[in-house]
Amino acid sequence: MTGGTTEGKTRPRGRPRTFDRDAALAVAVRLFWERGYEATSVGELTAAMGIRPASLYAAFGDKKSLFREAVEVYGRSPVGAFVGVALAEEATAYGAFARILREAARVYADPSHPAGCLANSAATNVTEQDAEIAAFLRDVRNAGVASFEERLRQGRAAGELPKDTDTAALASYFAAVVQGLSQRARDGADAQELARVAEFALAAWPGGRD
Amino acid sequence: MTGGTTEGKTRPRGRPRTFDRDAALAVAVRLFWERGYEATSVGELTAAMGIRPASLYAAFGDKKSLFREAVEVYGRSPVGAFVGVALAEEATAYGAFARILREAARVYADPSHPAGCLANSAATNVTEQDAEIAAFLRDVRNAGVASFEERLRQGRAAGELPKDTDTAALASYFAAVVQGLSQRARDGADAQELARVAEFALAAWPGGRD
DNA sequence: ACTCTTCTTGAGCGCTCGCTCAAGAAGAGT
DNA sequence: ACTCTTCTTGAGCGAGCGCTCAAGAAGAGT
Repeated sequence: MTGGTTEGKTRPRGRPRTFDRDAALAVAVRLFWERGYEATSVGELTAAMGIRPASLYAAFGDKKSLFREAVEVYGRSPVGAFVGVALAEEATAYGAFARILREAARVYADPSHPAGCLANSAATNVTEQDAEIAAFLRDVRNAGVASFEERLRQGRAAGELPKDTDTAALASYFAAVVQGLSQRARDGADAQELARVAEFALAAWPGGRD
Repeated sequence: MTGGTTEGKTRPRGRPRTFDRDAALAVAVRLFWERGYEATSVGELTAAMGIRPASLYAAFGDKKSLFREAVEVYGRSPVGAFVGVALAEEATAYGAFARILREAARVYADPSHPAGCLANSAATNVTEQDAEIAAFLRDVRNAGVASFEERLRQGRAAGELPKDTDTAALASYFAAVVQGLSQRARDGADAQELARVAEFALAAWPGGRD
């Protein structure tokens, strides 16, 4: 509410901003998360932020830059970061993916924010002129698949998976399940249903539960 | 190429249409499949169909009606109907879902048409004024989940699944996997990768492969 | 031949889109 | 007090959106 969080040191010269940039960005995250990039207009954004278009453009550049910042903020938030945290914190590969699926089930269906994952659903339908936005999120998703595979290869090297496990395909499988959980959440599935889906998905773990 | 396919009996009165309605509809299916509902403009549609806007509106009503017709056509095409066909034709529940996943892997990554499933990806991002279109496709998807569950309950009754199997959750699981396959295909995964994903997904079948 | 019906053509409607600009306001620096 | 810088305000730009209308064209019915 008070004071911008970007007060690194001294206040920059010129007239100070009259709105909270981070709060406005959080509003943008919400709207983009809910409807997606193109379906959220600058008019809706400025109305929800309580500012005029020129202020938005002065603070964020243009709509694409605002979206990219929104994706970054989302990725640093708990709901956007839980995958990376689980991959880093869990001792075993199975433990990591079990946690990812179970947390995805809970987080994607959490009614306190839009359903599903912003990175999965915010730029599915775009016109040609915003193809770079779609490509940006696709790269984010495919980077997630790559991080899955990296963790699975580590687990295989540690003897947690059969030596002949196709880690690339298994990573793609878990990515598909996570994206499917996001889609099901957006279609109305609740946390309980998704939690049970997660348990079915984990039953596919090669060589039985580790 | 020649002759409208809608020639039920006598030609209707008035000046005959100069373009092939079904061919134009097939073009619309392609565009909506590729980019989605709102990201495909009437201008792009008419340009690709080779007709003027007034002809499109005379033949199809409005953009929403055209989209709904396109979804119907897609649903009757092999790539849109394979799920229902597999559910009806396969003798066992496991056989049905194995076929569904394997065909989804092949069909969603088939480079001869847009990747993934139109029903999964064509109305993810819509403005408020097209909320009914998003709801329409969501209903289509959830009806698919219901048909999955119906088939699983049949299988459970036939002793193909443990008596305590949570068929609703298992149906949601397979739906999530199918939707995940669609998403992965749109992100560039090829048929070989998706086929391996399908095999991992099938390993989750309760009580082992039937 | 004439009418009736429907489609095609070309122009263009009202609206919203992302975005910008000139003028004024509010702080810091001197 | 004055300047310098930056933000806010209000108006509005050009472009594209979905869609429509009047006029003419092309067939069937009589």
